[in-house]
Amino acid sequence: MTAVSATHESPSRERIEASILIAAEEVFSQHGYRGASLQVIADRAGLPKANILYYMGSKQSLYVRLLNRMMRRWNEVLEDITPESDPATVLSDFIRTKMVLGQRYPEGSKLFAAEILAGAPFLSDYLAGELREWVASRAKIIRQWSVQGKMDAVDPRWLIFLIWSSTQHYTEYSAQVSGILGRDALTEDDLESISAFLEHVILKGCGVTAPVPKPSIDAYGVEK
Amino acid sequence: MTAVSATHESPSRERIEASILIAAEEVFSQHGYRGASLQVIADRAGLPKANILYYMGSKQSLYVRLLNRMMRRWNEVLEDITPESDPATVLSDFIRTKMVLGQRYPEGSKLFAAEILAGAPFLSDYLAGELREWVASRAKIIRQWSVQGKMDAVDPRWLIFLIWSSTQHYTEYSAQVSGILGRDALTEDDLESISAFLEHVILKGCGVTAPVPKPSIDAYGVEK
DNA sequence: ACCTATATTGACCGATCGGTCAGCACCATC
DNA sequence: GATGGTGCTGACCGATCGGTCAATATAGGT
Repeated sequence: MTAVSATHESPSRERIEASILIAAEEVFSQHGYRGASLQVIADRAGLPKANILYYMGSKQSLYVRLLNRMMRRWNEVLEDITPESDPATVLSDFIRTKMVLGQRYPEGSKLFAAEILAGAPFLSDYLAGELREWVASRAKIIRQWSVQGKMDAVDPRWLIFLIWSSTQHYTEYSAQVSGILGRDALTEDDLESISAFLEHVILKGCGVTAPVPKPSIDAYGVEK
Repeated sequence: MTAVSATHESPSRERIEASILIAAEEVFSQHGYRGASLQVIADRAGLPKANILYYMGSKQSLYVRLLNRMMRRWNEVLEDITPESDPATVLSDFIRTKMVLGQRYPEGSKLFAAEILAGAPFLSDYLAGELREWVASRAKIIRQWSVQGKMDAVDPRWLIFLIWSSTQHYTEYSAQVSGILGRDALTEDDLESISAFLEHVILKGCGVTAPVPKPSIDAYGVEK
């Protein structure tokens, strides 16, 4: 290490930690917390097992770190909306942003799904706190849109869940989707086709009428 | 055992096997194949661990048996449709049947989800064979509906995935849903509200116009 | 009462689990 | 070249993993 100070992080350390996080995300997302083993993670990262614990402390702290990183990524794209916003634009952005997020962080999305499947032992506070507040605030605005006649009087909570589930499906069930389509992975054209489909059905299904300026999609960067 | 024959199954044996399957479905669905342990399953079933292996042979054969049982349940409700069928009725039935299935077999649905998350190691043949054929045949009919002007020209595969994902969400992400709603479980009213919402959005979103006779929903029995 | 077949399970197996730790390698400083 | 601090890891720990097996319990047929 350089002589500067104790708190300084050498570039080598950051690189090693990053490779551990990548390997761990793959293994945890496939097999869940209990099903993942440090030995497999270590092998995939090309490091001895003791090295994983040296950098991450414990299996649990490694797992929690991955969860927090994924929630941070999620929060980065939560743009603000107001009752004055155009529902078509907001919902369309929401759908496409979610699709892109799933494609950009497939392992992180699956990690999240496995955590929920296990009963969310590490995320129950987050779900009942931060995330519930987020849903409540958006639901309030969507409800106002309905009152203003900008869209049908649908339950905003079910609408939010619909957008979540229908977009997440293509990353978390990728094994099912590609098995049925007979392809190893979704193409860029598939993603655009799916996004357009969801946009069409959900907006039309909710009676959203306002014109929406066509956004462009980019699998490697969130549009806007 | 009775004197009848070697293939005869005593009622006691059936009862024990059923209790093992119930316990195993709970554990496998929460923690996946690798994360589940026979000891935990045995404890939950109130039996010694060796007894589980006596009845089920191995961890893998127990797991495969659960998967097959779930796929059989799924196949039971796959009704036939034709190009002459009414899209509104068929889609509405499809949505509500899927919702009821998820509520009736929540552990089985989660088991399936965990298997897919793990990359479908035991189900890849089923996905690329039987299920792919099922999707292809339905897609063909839906496409004909579009040609006949009964609905919008949407990609049938994305429509099928939409119905799957949006209905499954409420069983597989029950921990997230109940965490956000601040409730332990969904009520009967919630389920009817969600079904009606999905019916409204998906049918309207696909431009399905024909009148649909209102079906009744019953969480403990599939309607029809 | 005896025999046979099945039901049941405690004890045990080698392998693997998450985690600890002593000790070696390395390197800047004096 | 001796020193001290960090990076690193092979070897090991008790616990638990899936699975085997011998021993015992049970029940029906004769």
